[in-house]
Amino acid sequence: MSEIKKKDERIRLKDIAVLANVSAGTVDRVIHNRGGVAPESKKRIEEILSELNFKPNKMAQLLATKKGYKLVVLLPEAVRGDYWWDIIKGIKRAEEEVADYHVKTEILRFNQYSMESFASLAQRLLELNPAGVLMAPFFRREVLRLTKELEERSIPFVFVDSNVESVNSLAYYGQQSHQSGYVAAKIMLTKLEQFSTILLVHMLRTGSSAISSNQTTKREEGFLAYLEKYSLESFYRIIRVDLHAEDESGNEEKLDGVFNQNPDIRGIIMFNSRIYRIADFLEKRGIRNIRAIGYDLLERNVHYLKNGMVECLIAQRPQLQGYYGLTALARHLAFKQPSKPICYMPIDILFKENINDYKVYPFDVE
Amino acid sequence: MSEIKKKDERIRLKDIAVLANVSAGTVDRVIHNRGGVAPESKKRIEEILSELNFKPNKMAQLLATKKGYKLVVLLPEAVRGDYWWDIIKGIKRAEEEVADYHVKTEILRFNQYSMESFASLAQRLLELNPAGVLMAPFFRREVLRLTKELEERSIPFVFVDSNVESVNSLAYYGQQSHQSGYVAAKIMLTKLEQFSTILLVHMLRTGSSAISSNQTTKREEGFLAYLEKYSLESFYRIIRVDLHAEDESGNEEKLDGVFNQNPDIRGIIMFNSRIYRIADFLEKRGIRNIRAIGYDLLERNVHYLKNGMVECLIAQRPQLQGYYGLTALARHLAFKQPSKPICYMPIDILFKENINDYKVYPFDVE
DNA sequence: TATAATTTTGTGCTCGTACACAAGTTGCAC
DNA sequence: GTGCAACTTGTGTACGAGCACAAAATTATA
Repeated sequence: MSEIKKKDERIRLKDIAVLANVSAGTVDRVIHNRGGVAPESKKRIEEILSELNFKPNKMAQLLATKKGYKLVVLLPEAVRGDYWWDIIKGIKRAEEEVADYHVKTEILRFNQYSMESFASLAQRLLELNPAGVLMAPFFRREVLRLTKELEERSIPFVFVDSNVESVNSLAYYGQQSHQSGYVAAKIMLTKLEQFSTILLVHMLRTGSSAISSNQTTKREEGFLAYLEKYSLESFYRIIRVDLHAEDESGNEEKLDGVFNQNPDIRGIIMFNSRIYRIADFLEKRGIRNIRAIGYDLLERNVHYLKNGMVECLIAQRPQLQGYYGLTALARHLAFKQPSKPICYMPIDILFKENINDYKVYPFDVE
Repeated sequence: MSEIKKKDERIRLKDIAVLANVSAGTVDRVIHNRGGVAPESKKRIEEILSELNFKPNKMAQLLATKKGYKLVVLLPEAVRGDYWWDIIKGIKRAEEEVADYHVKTEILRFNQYSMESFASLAQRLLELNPAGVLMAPFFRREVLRLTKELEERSIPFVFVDSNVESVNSLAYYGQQSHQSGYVAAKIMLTKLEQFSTILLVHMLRTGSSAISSNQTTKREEGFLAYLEKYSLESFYRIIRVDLHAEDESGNEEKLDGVFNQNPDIRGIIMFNSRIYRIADFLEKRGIRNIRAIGYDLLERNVHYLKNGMVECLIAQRPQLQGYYGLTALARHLAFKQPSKPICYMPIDILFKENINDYKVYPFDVE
């Protein structure tokens, strides 16, 4: 004679078992997708589970569970305040939360401009024989090689930042690059006097020009798509300039040249996170009648947003990518819980006026 | 023959017991200062305890302990899709998470236009003798009376939505109303042709005109502050109209009148969440050359944002207010963890172009 | 139809702590 | 020496879920 839960007590696994006319063991098997349950039992139990919105008692879970998982994260090297730094921030946060589930994390950082670096860390990763992998997929060929091996070993993996669709990842958490370019265009153009010139700034790396990032390309496409959509191409003149990441003085010269030849530039946009470089330049030259738009809340970008040199920054919550990427893995491993395969981040629009208390919860509080 | 902990395993109460040559029960008595232990045993145990720096396993503690906390939430009545609804969504989410800590929640909903309603529920709240309180402080006098009593009983309380600074609350999670009005103005004015008219729409309740909400007042102040800051007062004509929440046809008449007398209206803003009412009207009349800006992501507002009748919506993550408010209380009670006393929500700017994957994590995913 | 193979389900112990209750010890009065 | 109270200590079960293993039910095979 087992009693079902008393009034307003929390539902336990045992209660589910009683209601479904099975034992606790069976319910547990269903919850963890551990197999060996008759289809009809499974269905019945699942119905009750979802109907009662059963949430296992975390304390009991943690106390009872013994096995641990080692996850490995493969990301570009990060420096304080940049985009990857924020992703790692999210990962750290997730780490704290899943530490209770005996999940441990190791982060490998590669040089994002060196394929060799990526490849050798991929090798190292495999040697660590992780239970799951979180990675930013750079260098397509290497990524394919790595994921092939992971699939063979049945090691689940998650992508952040950008996606590789042809591969069977557990999940992808990332940006909507095209759409964010579209948003940037909207902001740029509602602001701009007609028949002026807009400068698109590209930033190349010597020796790796091939890898003009997927993200930035898509953002630019989105930007242009907006112009086309609203048939604005004839009202604005779009020009481009290619800068080189390593060549500061060369860049200045180039920009000087561009500005001399195009005195009617009123808007500047960069599709990567380096708009602060442009702001540096503008500030140096004392140019203040130009609206600059950029991406990502690097500290230096935020600085220029606050002081007005940059008009608008667009951000896509990198912290969440790391956070949700890691928790997705942990949930998959520890609880066999499914994840949404693709999850896009919101596109945040930041002006001087709303940057101040901008925080990405729960990463920037407490 | 009991074995003491294996290598690098965490020390358990039981290990202490073995080392002190007593049973677990006795150690437990010492730890909880529950008395009935021989002085020398006590001393010996305490020494071992501090020497090994014993920390009881939180999980096991929470699992074993029976005592729980009852929290009471005092909020205005909410209807699906409105602002308070989202706050409650966050509270529900937090509720699930803290249920493991034996924290229970009861929500009391008052009529936000009736002081009597607030007062009587405040009374009811006190009768429930909660361990902590989360509330939206309406009706200053009543709030002060309530919080005074709570302070006397040492019951911690948290404010959401708006703050009452003169009172010693555990924390406040809420909006930056003034600043969000400022942001609204920025968006309105960068968009607008000069020397046109901007219509500020107020929505009154019959019988409660006195309580024009604190939030909306501050938003309007922020809006006007922006104009002043950039000396734009002379470039735009600001007019106002007062509508009545209950009088739909009367409102239409009024609006018709306003539009007839002011054919140069190019911008409309409402400082509460009812901009959809204006959008209803504009759509009905087929007026499409006006930029409307409003607050909060009510379903109906989002609808009009997507179809272009509303240009921009400003949101302040009400879910987070509820979520963090409740977890702050729970953490304070169950773990004695401190909270930041004041925590402002980010001001989110939503256009048609970035509304689509806008989600407030972790409320809208999984 | 009996028996083996397989699928499905139930049982019981575990995790580390709390706490009620039982049991043991001591001292003192008679 | 017995009885009894006060003090001290030990024991057992509960908490809720995980998981290995036992047991039962079903299906396949001879």
